Amino acid sequence: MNRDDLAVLTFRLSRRLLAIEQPILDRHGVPMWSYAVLTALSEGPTRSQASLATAIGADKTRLIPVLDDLQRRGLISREPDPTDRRVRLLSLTESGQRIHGTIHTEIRAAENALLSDLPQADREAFVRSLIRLSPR
Amino acid sequence: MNRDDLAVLTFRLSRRLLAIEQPILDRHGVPMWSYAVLTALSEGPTRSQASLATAIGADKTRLIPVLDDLQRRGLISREPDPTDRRVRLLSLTESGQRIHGTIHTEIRAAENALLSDLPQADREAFVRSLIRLSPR
DNA sequence: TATTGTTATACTCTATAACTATA
DNA sequence: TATAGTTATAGAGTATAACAATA
Repeated sequence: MNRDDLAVLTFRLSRRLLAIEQPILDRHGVPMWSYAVLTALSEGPTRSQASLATAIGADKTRLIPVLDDLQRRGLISREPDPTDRRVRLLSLTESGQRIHGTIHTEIRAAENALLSDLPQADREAFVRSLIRLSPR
Repeated sequence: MNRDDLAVLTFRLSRRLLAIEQPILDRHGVPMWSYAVLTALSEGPTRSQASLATAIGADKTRLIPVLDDLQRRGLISREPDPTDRRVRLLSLTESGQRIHGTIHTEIRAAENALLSDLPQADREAFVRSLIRLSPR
């Protein structure tokens, strides 16, 4: 079969998904990296900003303004660890949990709409394979 | 099932594929955008640089240095259209065809190695779905 | 006047290195 | 002295706007 390279196809889909999500994020005033942080913290609190940075594949320096903004808006809690005051303990506030849940639900709905183009068997195989091919 | 967003998974795979291809491209001294141009032209000559740019999802201005380099290395032909001298006719030289073929073969081999992690049925469904979900 | 290609410039994103505070 | 976080700066990549040639 004469198809494009996998990298091209994947890159194209990646851009398409981003374009689908952007309006949702815009509507909630949450930039993509902020959403990535909310998602990471929704799985549990994090000790140290550096570990959060590597967890979401970002640089620790470019996380700072993101965390500043989330904190200013009351979406995360960010306090020095009493046992080692160099470290910041990060977690979602109630408000942060709520906004993450809302956005996440909307994004999933949009993604499912996209996937509904596929026959069910392919859809399942696609998601399963994607998970397998994209380890952290 | 509790999985990451599709956008995250796709982005992760995209980066992984890029990391796999980079050493191959480096070995041949061909940057990614140059390879994109070679690939586009391997499907046939192009009339006008602007149409080539949109075809590969690039900006026409950032194509210029790419084309300059490919031309200097004798991999593409780039001549004014005699019927409209504003337009440049672009095509691969023999040398350009050869290097594209070599790189393309190596990249496909690397991609197939990656896909071989998957059971055959999933592999086929994955590629089929990816093509369907990433229209130009 | 409109269009193709080119150049120059500005802007965004990201990474590097230096600095502060805690240990 | 070493580490977490922060700030300042520089670099790459990209897009915007002005320009030259041709129609």
